[in-house]
Amino acid sequence: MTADIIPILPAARASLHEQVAHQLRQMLVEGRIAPGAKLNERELSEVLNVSRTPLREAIKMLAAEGLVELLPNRGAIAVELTEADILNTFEVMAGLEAQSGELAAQRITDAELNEIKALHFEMLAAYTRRDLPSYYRLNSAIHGAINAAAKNPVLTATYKQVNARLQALRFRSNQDGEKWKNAVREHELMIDALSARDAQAMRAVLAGHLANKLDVVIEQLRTASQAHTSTGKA
Amino acid sequence: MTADIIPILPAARASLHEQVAHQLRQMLVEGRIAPGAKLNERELSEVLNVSRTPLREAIKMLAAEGLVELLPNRGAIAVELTEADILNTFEVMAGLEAQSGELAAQRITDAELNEIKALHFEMLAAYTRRDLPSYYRLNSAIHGAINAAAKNPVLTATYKQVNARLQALRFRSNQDGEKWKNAVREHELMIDALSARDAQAMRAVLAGHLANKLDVVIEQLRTASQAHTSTGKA
DNA sequence: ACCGTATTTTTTGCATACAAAATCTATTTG
DNA sequence: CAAATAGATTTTGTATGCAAAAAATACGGT
Repeated sequence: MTADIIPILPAARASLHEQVAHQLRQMLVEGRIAPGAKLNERELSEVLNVSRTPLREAIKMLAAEGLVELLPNRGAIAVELTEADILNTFEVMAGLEAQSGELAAQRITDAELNEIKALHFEMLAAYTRRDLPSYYRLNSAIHGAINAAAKNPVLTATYKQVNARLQALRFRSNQDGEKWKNAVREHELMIDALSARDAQAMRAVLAGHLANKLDVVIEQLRTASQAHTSTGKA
Repeated sequence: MTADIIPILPAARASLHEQVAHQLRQMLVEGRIAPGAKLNERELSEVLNVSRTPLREAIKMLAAEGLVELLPNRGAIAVELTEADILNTFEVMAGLEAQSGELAAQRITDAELNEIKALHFEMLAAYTRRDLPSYYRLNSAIHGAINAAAKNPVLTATYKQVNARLQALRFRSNQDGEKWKNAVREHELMIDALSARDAQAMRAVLAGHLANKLDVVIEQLRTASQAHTSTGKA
């Protein structure tokens, strides 16, 4: 009985560089390290209570993931996306989401579809209450579930990696009422397309969905930069 | 005149970990490090004439790129793709290529199109001579040019990263005569679609192209494993 | 007072040193 | 002789130390 042999935790807790990478990712995504900010090794190693060695290994990983940029002999900085970068990244995301949806429509099980429907209703509840945090969480869960239903781990991994770069600029703040309503409507179309196992419809809906998401982000970005210039803060 | 100020080379030659990462990538892609093989740090650091520190940093980057797998407390091994992995990876590649082609059809300039046509003729020459190395090189150049014409650096980077994992199993050996002929025919369809700026046609052609490429690889893989079992080598 | 240059300080990059984990080997025991 | 175990050896993981490059500061000249 292997169960008896395995003591309590074969857990093999993650090595330091893994932990550090995880923490840094969190800090970058949450904006605790601002875009463009320098990652000072001494400083970070003190904050995270590790030596510079595993810290540097973690930074190299984040660089390969596209979350930080390596400047030769000058360390690393948190990536700062230009508007063009954002546009290009969303374009790729749209392609990945569209494919994900297309495959999900072909491969989703009834149980998976059912769970997505349940999540959808929960999301409607959050929308009705204008509970933005819950809405975001459920929205993310739904997209994750669609991805899982596509049953392609490589696609999921690629999706996650590209998406991570956008997380940083996901202002948790207000999205426009009309756009929000529209997003909810698109989610309903998604459920329909999935239920009908209509791969082409799924592709179309998701591609459009991402395009609208881009609109929201670009709009926010422009008003944000407007605010900066008008207050003379930047 | 900045040209006078810049001495000779602002070259800033790559740091050691970058160089090492490059060399390791090469070794992995060329099969000099076999899939599944362990990356012994002492050994590699001696071969590459660097200490373990930059070597380990390079390995962490390759892990983030998906070229090696990190085993906690047991180092790293070259990724070994199962047949399912290959299938999933090709599926993603097909999506990326299809999108790349779709965008290229919308954005390609006459000059870029012309260069691709030229490369295509060179490729036809290589095909006619059954010069496989040249064929591969030109084929790769054409796909790279299409990618460039799509004018989305994020897409290009994502494409490259996913493609890198497949390079290792690109047996330089013979592809079946009929399949090869078919691939050439598909390339002609690509040129037509690009010339007509027909984005949907490009998407369809490239998706199909990749599907056939997958066929070739899977076939080779199966005959290869057949050879192994028959000779009792594995 | 301002610009350019020299000097100090900081920071990055790499190598080495040490600790812990895993692997290998040899020995012992059933 | 096989299996298990204890010890030795190798290998990975982390910390520290040192050199080179970059940044900051101070100085001098115009």
